[in-house]
Amino acid sequence: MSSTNKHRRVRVLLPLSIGDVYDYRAPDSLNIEIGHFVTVPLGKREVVGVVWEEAINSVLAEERMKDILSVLPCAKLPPESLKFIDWVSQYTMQRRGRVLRMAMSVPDALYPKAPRTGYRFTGELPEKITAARQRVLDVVSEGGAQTATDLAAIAGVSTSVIKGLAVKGVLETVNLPAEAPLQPANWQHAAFDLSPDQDTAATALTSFVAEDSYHVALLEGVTGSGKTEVYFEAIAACLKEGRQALVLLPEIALTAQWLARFEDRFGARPVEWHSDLSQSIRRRNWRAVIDGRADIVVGARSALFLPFSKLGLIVVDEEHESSFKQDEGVPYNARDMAVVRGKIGGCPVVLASATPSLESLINARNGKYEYLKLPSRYGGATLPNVNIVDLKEHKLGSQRWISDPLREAMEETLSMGQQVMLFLNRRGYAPLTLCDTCGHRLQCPHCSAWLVEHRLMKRLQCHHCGFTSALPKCCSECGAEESFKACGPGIERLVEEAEALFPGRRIAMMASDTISSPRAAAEFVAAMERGEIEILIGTQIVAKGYHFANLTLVGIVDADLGLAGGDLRASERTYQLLSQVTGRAGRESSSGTVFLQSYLPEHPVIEAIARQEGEAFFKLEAAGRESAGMPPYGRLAAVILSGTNAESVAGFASELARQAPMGEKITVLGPAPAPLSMIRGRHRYRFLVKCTKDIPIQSVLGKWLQGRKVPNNIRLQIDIDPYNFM
DNA sequence: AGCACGCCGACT
DNA sequence: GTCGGCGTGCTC
Repeated sequence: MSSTNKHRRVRVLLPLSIGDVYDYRAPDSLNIEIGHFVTVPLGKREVVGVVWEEAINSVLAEERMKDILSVLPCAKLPPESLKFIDWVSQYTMQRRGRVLRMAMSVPDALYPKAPRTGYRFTGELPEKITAARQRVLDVVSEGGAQTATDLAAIAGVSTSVIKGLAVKGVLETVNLPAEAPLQPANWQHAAFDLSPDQDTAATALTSFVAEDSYHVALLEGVTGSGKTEVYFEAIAACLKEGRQALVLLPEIALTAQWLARFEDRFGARPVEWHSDLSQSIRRRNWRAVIDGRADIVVGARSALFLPFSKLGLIVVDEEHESSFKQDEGVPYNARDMAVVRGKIGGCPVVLASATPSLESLINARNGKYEYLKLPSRYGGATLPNVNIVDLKEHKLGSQRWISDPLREAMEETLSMGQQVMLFLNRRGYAPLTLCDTCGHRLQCPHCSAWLVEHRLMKRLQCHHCGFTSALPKCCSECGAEESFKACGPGIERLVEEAEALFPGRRIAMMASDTISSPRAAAEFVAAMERGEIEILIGTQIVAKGYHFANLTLVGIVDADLGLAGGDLRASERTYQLLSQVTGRAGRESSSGTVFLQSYLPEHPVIEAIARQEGEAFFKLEAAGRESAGMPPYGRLAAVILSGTNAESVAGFASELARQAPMGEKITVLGPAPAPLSMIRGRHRYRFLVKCTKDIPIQSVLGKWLQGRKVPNNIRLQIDIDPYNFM
């Protein structure tokens, strides 16, 4: 600090995609501290930011400096959060403001809560009862007071109906408590009985929690081995210590089944964090986290950026799931960043999976992570028998996708009153539609991808940009009418085939786009449990985490589907997915059977699934990655250029290529048009940068791209540790 | 990110 | 004449 009597200056980070921190004067009257949420003038606007650090050696001229306007009435962003944001920003090479934005996703939460008025039934009935009024009465007659917005949403009416009823004296206004109280979880509520294996693993985890220091443990256990119960004990230990616990789940795995199990153990619901929370719940939960009132948070990857002040444990369940990698906005991998967050917070991290990622397995085996393995199925159920159907031998009929052996097995299973699941990881009716007269293929106008026919919705759909259109009557190229022909199977088409083969059987279809909400998913699961579905046909959504006691046969319609394409993790992902699907068969007492249809029965992935022996596959995959210098043995980053003008993107790409870094330890592949060379009307070129583990890839990219002017009609995106190679 | 400034085309 | 399209540049 200089000796002259200057005002204190601090650096404020704004949740905007601008350069970096800005210096502001901190008036003495405001008692400003690092981490405070403050309002500052920015140009003609007033924006909210976070006091990031003291502005030592501030060089900005006094007359350009502005004063911080106010400190918001909210707890400070904890120092761990500041460190974490800095780290993520550096690692992902994204501006700090953009990373901060992820931690400030509920701007309203920073302001005092506006007093809420609730509406309550007075007992008096209105003179006229309309249908809308009746729905409101149904809701209010059994519930307590609620806000007009909530009430209107539940009753399916507009708020004017509520206000109208209030004027007529049917509803009265009351003051609602400022914040709906959270139910605290109770670590002693109802501990599960653990098997000796579970108990050993749980003891290891609870001791890490008690030590309150950074550790990473890989908790591996086949489907049904009881991983969840094991990490619940670690959460219980964390609660006992008075610290906060965070469980990250892939969005799709946060099911009613999971929540019910949680409630059984802890006697309360956890604080949830995911994309379809209402604004008010979001606000409440964010506030509960920063105030330290939220003890256990369960959420999707974005929950990692919540402002925990006393985090004592992070669990990443289904850690192998590639959906932990965010591709848009700030590209980050929540599983990897969870480990970083654990290190910064000095707390243990548990990575759980039935089929761990290669990265985690290698870290566990070389001792970097603690390796906890649950060997057997819980409750004595046996692993299913896996039969490979070699499709070169058992030829499929034309426009048929269910082979004879699979059909026979289905008949047998159904006749015994048991359930069947067919798995095909392809939504819609058919992946490709073409004109039978001229061969023209229906393509998305904005992407280099085929349009997928969704017969149920009577629409064509692009699975990359969401474009949809009606099915054209005639071919746009040759004009032929009624000439379109579907090529290949999607689950809708498989349903058609199953209906033809098994008339009268109750068949249901489940895909991410046919399940509108968690509630719809729960109803589906209940119908399955009640035996109202005999044949369940689904995409990967059915592979995850559901337990169906009477499901004894699983048919994998196209096991080779994920193996095509040059994706680094294609084999690994296919192994994990097929292994999960296989695990759906024969849970509890009866043993299950799997039929796996493949044209590549000798492929290592297919063999590993058939023998239920991952070890050989793991070794082969690891050796392949190592010799290619690929992750986790090397580092990888993608540089993606995109723009609406194809030539200018290509031109800039080749200009960049001329100055690409070179060296023994660095390889730059590209530029190549991305496999999906056009998405949403933008043409894309990709570079792939690979380097050895000992050099930080960020510095390689920095030297290459720093200070280089990107033409303003071109966007340059950096993706460190890419998972998506499209 | 958002907002102003600025320079071109088609409306009252 | 002006309204409004969105390229460009700046914010402590």
